Amino acid sequence: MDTAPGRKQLTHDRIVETAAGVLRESGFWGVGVADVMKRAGLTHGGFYAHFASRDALLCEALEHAGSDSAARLGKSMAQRQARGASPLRALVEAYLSDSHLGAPTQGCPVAALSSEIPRQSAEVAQAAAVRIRRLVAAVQRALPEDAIEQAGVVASQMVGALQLARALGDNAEGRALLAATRRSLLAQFDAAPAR
Amino acid sequence: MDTAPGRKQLTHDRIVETAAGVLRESGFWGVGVADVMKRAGLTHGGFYAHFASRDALLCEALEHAGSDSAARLGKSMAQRQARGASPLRALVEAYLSDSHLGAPTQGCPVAALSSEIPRQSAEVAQAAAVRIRRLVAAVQRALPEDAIEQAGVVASQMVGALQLARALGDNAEGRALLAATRRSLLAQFDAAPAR
DNA sequence: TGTACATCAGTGAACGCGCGTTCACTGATGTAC
DNA sequence: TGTACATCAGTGAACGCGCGTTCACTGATGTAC
Repeated sequence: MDTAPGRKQLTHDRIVETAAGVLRESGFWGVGVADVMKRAGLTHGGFYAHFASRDALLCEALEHAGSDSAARLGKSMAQRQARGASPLRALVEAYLSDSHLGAPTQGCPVAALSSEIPRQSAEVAQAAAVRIRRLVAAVQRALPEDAIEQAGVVASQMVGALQLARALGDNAEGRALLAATRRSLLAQFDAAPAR
Repeated sequence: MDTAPGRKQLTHDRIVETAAGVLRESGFWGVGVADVMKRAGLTHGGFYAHFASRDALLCEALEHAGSDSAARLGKSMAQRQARGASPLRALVEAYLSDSHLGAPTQGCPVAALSSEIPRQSAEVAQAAAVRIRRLVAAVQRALPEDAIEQAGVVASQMVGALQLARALGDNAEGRALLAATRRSLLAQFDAAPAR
């Protein structure tokens, strides 16, 4: 037990990773069994040897997308903190960055998907709710102690701004909304508004 | 010219109204030509006598949903202002109300759809961008004069909160997020925090 | 070390179904005389 | 006022297509002796 992953597990992981990208790029309805298998270099027939159903794939893809995005965000935050930014500033500047705006495929699945969540099966909606709670927890860790009860509000502000910016297009209009949101959050919650 | 609507126009309006409800309930992918026609009491064959394509219907449905929602919001705000609420308080309490949380079909299409917008055709995405700008304009009208440049930020805060609350479910968790967001927005922008 | 065989990951054809769109048509409405 | 005809909103069958899912199979891997 607990040994190196076998060939099947490696294939499984590759399918999930592929699906996690397609999911954020194209939404829940954009994830097709045949399409994902093809992108993973397989034929669609083998799918049900790996997953009980398409919904089961969506759940695993959500988890993978969430931890992938959290890892990238953490890296980006660490770099900013190393340059002297507060945890909150690091979070706000990383999450509401122009590069996150332009790269939904590698970004936060909550921002990429949230308006579709209530329309998914209970199974998938629950997996998505877990990702939302994780995002709120990450915000909580970055907020000053006297503001941690505002984590849900700050998370929804960031998600809403990124979504509307994407809906308006990856252009000046969208980027201006992100910039204004960064300023607003830092003015509200950043202890030391440097620069 | 400019006379009472004929029979065809009435049918057209009925299809659009039906689609506007289905759109907010089930998302862009949930709007099926045959399904909408059936709900409107027609057969699907007649569809293309009314619309050039499914996308054309989506555009008209977005417009209708937007003005329908704006009218309801305006009514709800007027009632609250009549009871002494400031314009901003009226907006925040109406938009982030539990009844808006539970009734997406009659609510704001931006909140119901925003994460799906970047995946729509250019035609549909543009119609959606118009609805977003209208929402921002409505927020602008409700904000104190010294804060109108924050309208986009406030709009995305409201949209994000409503969406995450819906994604978490129409339960205590979701309602708590709405309540916290109302408090935060009023604390930030309401000149006279009454009650 | 070499052969025989069981395991099992992945293949590809097939299923029933619903989609957006087209089109020849019906039957009611309304105008012409 | 009454008949003949043109207009046109809506019908319903049909199209090609892609979906999620199933299943009999192939062929490579790895164990038994």
